Amino acid sequence: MADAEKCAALLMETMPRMMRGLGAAMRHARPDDDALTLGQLRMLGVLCHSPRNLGELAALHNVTPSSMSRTVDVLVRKEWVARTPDPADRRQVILEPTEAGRAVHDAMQLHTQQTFTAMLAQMLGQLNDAERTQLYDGLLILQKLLANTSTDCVPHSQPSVTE
Amino acid sequence: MADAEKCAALLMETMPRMMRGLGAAMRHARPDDDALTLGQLRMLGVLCHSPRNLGELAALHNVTPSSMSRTVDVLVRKEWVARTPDPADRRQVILEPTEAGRAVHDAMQLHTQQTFTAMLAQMLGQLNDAERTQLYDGLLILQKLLANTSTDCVPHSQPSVTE
DNA sequence: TATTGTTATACTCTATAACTATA
DNA sequence: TATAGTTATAGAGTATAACAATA
Repeated sequence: MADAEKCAALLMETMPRMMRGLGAAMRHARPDDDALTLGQLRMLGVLCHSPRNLGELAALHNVTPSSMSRTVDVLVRKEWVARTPDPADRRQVILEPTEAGRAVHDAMQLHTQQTFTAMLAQMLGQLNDAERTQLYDGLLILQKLLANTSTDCVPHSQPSVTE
Repeated sequence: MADAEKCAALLMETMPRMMRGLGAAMRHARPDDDALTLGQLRMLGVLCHSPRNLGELAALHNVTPSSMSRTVDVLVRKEWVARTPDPADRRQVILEPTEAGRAVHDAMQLHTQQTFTAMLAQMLGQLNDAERTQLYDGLLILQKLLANTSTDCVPHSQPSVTE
């Protein structure tokens, strides 16, 4: 029987492996010029959706401001995100994508979706109809769960790409 | 009705969201004394179940042998895992938990399981038995899929993770 | 004094490439 | 030559603690 404990263990095993596979597929199919980690792409996506200050971004990602400052550093160094002091409260820093940042985000997002879709199609093609339906039905439950739970910290309109 | 396209779309929606929740939970579930990370605990658990050589362990975790060698280093340095050459093929190294390793694993397993399942229980507790079984069965398919395709979708020479 | 963010330091986990030892 | 594994090097991402600037 599938008790909560077994279910949790299976979630912990399958999800990280699936994401590692996706990360690998994306990484090796993209041009080096636009080298972006999945995490960086996600941060860029959040900021493209709406500019934020650092504290908000850290809270969204559920990490310390210190960690987020470091992560943002990379994007700023690549000139994809601009740090500007908030005129209303100069302790705060407004984080906003540059034009180049938006262009990279849009291009990479399309590329990533195509890569993911291709990989998933290859994998799912190995399943027969019954297996695919079984997987689908299980994912429907997961989808329902996620809808009721606040594990997601990215607006739903943002295509999700993550760590 | 669950064709591959629908299934892929559902995977792409649910997995990254799930991973964000799991990632945050795992980061904050780290014990205070920092004696053992969850990743290390998982490796120790795999080896307690059955000794492996490094290549098997790396393939199981879907990372490069190089990365796994580094990860195992930490456990060996703490004397929780022993590296011994395989008598049958001395290029290979058999990884096996020490007595201390087994003791630490058992003790930590309880603590971590309690902490982590408490977090997942909040989610999974919203499901009834039928739904939980449905999710579990779907994840079984995913697990099987990952076992069959890990070397196909990610070339062994080039797995990568960016988390 | 409290808040916001950065920097210093250190750790885990990852990758690629070069290397050693064995088959 | 080919395979199994390690080491060298690098980078992302994380944390705590000390710090500066602003409110």
